[in-house]
Amino acid sequence: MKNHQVTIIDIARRLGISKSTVSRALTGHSQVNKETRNKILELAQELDYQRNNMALSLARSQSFSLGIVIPELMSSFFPSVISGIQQVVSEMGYSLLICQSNESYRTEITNVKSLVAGQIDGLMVSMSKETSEIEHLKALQRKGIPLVMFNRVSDEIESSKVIVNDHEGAFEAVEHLILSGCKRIAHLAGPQNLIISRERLRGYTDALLTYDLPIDNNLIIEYDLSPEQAKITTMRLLDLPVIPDAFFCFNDPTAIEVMKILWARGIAVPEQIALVGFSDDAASALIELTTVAQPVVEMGQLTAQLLLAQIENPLEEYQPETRLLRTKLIVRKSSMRS
Amino acid sequence: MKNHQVTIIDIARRLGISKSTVSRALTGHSQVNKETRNKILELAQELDYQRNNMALSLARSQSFSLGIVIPELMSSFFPSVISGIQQVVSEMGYSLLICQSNESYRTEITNVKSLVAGQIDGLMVSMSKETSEIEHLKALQRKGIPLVMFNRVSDEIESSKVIVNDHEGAFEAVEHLILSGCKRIAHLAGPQNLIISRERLRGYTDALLTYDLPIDNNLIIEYDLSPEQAKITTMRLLDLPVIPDAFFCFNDPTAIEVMKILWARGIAVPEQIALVGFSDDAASALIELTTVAQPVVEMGQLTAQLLLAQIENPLEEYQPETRLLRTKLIVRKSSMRS
DNA sequence: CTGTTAGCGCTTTCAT
DNA sequence: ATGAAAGCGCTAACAG
Repeated sequence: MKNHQVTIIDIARRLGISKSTVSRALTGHSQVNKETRNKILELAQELDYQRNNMALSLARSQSFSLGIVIPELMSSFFPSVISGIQQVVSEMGYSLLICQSNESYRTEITNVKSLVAGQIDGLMVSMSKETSEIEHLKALQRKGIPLVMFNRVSDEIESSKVIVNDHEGAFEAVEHLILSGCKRIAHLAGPQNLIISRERLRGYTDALLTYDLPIDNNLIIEYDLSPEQAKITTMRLLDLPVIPDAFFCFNDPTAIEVMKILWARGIAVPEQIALVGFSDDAASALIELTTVAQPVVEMGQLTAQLLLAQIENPLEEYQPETRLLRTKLIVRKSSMRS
Repeated sequence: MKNHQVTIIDIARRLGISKSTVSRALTGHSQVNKETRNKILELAQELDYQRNNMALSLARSQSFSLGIVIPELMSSFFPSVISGIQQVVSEMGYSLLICQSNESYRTEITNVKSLVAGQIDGLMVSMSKETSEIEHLKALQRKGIPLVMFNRVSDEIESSKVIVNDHEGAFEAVEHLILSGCKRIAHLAGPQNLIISRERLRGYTDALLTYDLPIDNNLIIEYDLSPEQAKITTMRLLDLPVIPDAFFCFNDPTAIEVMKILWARGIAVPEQIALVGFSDDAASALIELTTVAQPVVEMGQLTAQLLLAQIENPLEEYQPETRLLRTKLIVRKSSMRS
């Protein structure tokens, strides 16, 4: 008559059988007599039995929870990726521990540590803008914890990765600007420790090269993704002897900062300066910003799938694989020079 | 020589003492000989001992994880609240399981169930727009799981709650419009099953009454928070014989939808129609939307604190308390009529 | 097909 | 101050 949760022992006693049988019936082990199985299932239902996951975890030394470390939750990019992840993860009976690094390397390390302490079965990460050392991720792998990187990945580690074709996306964006008649296209480049930043830069330069446009290093500025730096950098570009006629920005939040400054200065977009961002954040449609859309939900799903595959498949030597998704240019007013 | 995690047994054996003592030393039970304690702590350090939380959980029947159910992650409101929650929660050694109801009552119920199955020690919830029955939350409490509601709360349940003074916030917003010269102020009201919607509506009507303005029911339309309905509702208001000269919207996403339509129709904001939202979403500053800001991070912190207080204090009869935070009107261009 | 027996790693009385 | 022992609830060989 305890008020306690009902356990398999309770239902075993009531039925005069052993708890092993109950366990087997409840977990669907085929080798159980149909009748007893039914009796067990019925009683379980009747008693509103709920299996105790902590016990399960301990017994199997599996926590059934996964971790994810992302830079931030403020733009719509990561929330969308997370939606995709949640879908597949919860379907498989896992839960998700979400940590924000707030773009800080230190915090990222702390996050990973606390997730490991929390006994996660696997981790998904998109690196902070400051991250270049990835010892903390290697340590993770040494402990045998499966890892999948996505979006912002490192090439100094062997793990599955899910990324988009940043080079192609950037190329198409810049190509579009060129075909719209832009000749002096500036690029606000992301931190060059991130592959994603380098690839987008490479897409930019390749597009210029392809169309025989000069690569002017004054027009390429790497910055740290902070709104303050975005502002300073933009000012610098606007104060150039010959002003750029287009900005291709590392991401949408950056493009939005640029847009604000152009508005403030009364510079017409796209007539005087055309503008293109990257990622198609929720706010971008609002201000008619041309951007390179990424298949965010799909990216999340894929990331989760790769991680789960690795978790449920530790026996055979797991082969890390890299999935490359395609981007899609979304042309809006900010680059429509008719 | 196992490759296994090092356990308290390992370190007990090495030191020739019992695991109980080790456990006590490691958890900081005062009654342990200083010398042995130090030896234990040192060895633990040396061996890089990490306590197994699953075992801890099982032994104490506490999972040290908390759940949160929110309508969505897309606007910046909930991410900010979550940041506040994360701070205090992780500091206390708990982890956070985040679920989105996607504004669906069914999903909300599913979320709660799966969190309960996940053995959470407590739950924080902001209801979906569809929720009016809260049997699922009462069931939670019957199971003895502490609950704190925030933002969108219900008055049909006894629990701690963290809300802002929606009435005051709405009143000030509408008062501001009135003082700016608006006379026909429309209100796009939220679903009236939510207290938050009713309070904002009440703030609106009270402001009108205070300034001797008529309350015109044609200007008050309840809608379901979907972009489609926002559009339809706005159209209806714009097709009125006498057009409104201001819109006070239930929240910022709504105001943004309205703004888009006004832009499309070539209606000048704020000259022809002034616009005010609620919550100060990230996108609002961008489009110069006047809005009522909420102390989001603080709301998160408070919510987490109340929950933890209840969890760590189950002995004495816990008294639910409601915290009322203050809003702040942020005037931007969308309502600046000279 | 089913029961028995060991754990999983830690906490917690109860003795000593 | 420390040890012995009994769980927490479930899984998983190993016998029958």
